[in-house]
Amino acid sequence: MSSEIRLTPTSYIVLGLIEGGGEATPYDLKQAVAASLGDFWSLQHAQLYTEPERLAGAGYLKERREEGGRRRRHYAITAKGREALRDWLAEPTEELTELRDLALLKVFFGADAKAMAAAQLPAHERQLAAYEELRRDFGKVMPKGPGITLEAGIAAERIWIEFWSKQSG
Amino acid sequence: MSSEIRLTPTSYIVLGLIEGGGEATPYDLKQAVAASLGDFWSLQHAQLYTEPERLAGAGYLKERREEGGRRRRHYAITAKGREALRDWLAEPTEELTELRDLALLKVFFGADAKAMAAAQLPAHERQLAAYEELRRDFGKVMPKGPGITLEAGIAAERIWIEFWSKQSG
DNA sequence: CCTATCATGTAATCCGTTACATGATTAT
DNA sequence: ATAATCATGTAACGGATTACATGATAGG
Repeated sequence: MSSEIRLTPTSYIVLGLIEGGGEATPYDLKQAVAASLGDFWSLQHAQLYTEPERLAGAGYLKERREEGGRRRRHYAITAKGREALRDWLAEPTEELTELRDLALLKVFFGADAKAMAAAQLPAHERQLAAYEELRRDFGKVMPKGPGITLEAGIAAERIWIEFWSKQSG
Repeated sequence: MSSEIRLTPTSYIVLGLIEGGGEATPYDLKQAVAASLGDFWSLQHAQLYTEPERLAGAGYLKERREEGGRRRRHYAITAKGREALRDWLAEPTEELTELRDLALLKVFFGADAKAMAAAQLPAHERQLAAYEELRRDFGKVMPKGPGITLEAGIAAERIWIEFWSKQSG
């Protein structure tokens, strides 16, 4: 039983959200993702059904299924899950972000940088505005981790705006 | 025949490299990736065997197999491939980079930002140094697209260094 | 000559995406 | 009531990673 599985970033996202918020259904997770890390690390909703199942199968979560009505699945973290999450969090990583940016890739292969900038600039400006609004509205009450991440997102968006501005000039 | 396939970024990387460099073997592609876009968009070498095959099956490349010896596969781009690449390059994208950064994800869930900074800073500094060396050595002879991409990489690394420096203070 | 490394390739697995589908709830 | 939207789930497919494996070449 409890076939061993590899834990991916998706796994830790699920573990982290459940550890933080307590028992959750896939839909709860979907909401949580949308409300928190969704802009910088997106997930398909189907993953939030299959991943908890996988984790439960391997003993990192335990599943409770509603008796009547919708028979929704509720997942809670186990000791094993908590431990895995803790270990992962304690391990600093040297891994760097890769710049997997479609627009950049196109420019690399010769796409017109000015045209690309025209499409990218407004998109990045919208994203920056969204982040800044988040900070204005919730900055004070935001937990530390998400707050730091938000600052990173803002810094990154500023760079992209500066970069694409240069290309469009 | 020529079953229709979906073209992914990987597909366009292969098409782009072959269009730029002429006929190539998977190993040539591997070398080309390592020498050019490898730091900002990495690929498994196995993909450079399966992806050209996929593309050839759908008519975007044509395969020529050596008769004797190693029977290596050589791929050349077809008119269909050229057209697909051209169309893709001509289409600006609004899609934003996602910040899929493991270190940030860990911080989001509460990892110690200072410890993470200690691991990330040197890694980013190495990467920045590598980019700057590239620019110093090849900046003058680099094609436009890669040159622009390199500037983006440098700008991004600077931001990350600044960001993680703040966290370690 | 032997060994290490480079070069080349295949197979299996699995995660992630896409597509499909239906049950509840709210609004009109 | 009906339509629309929200909520919940499953199935199938495919691309990407991992692991395995062997052929050439160069260095000692």
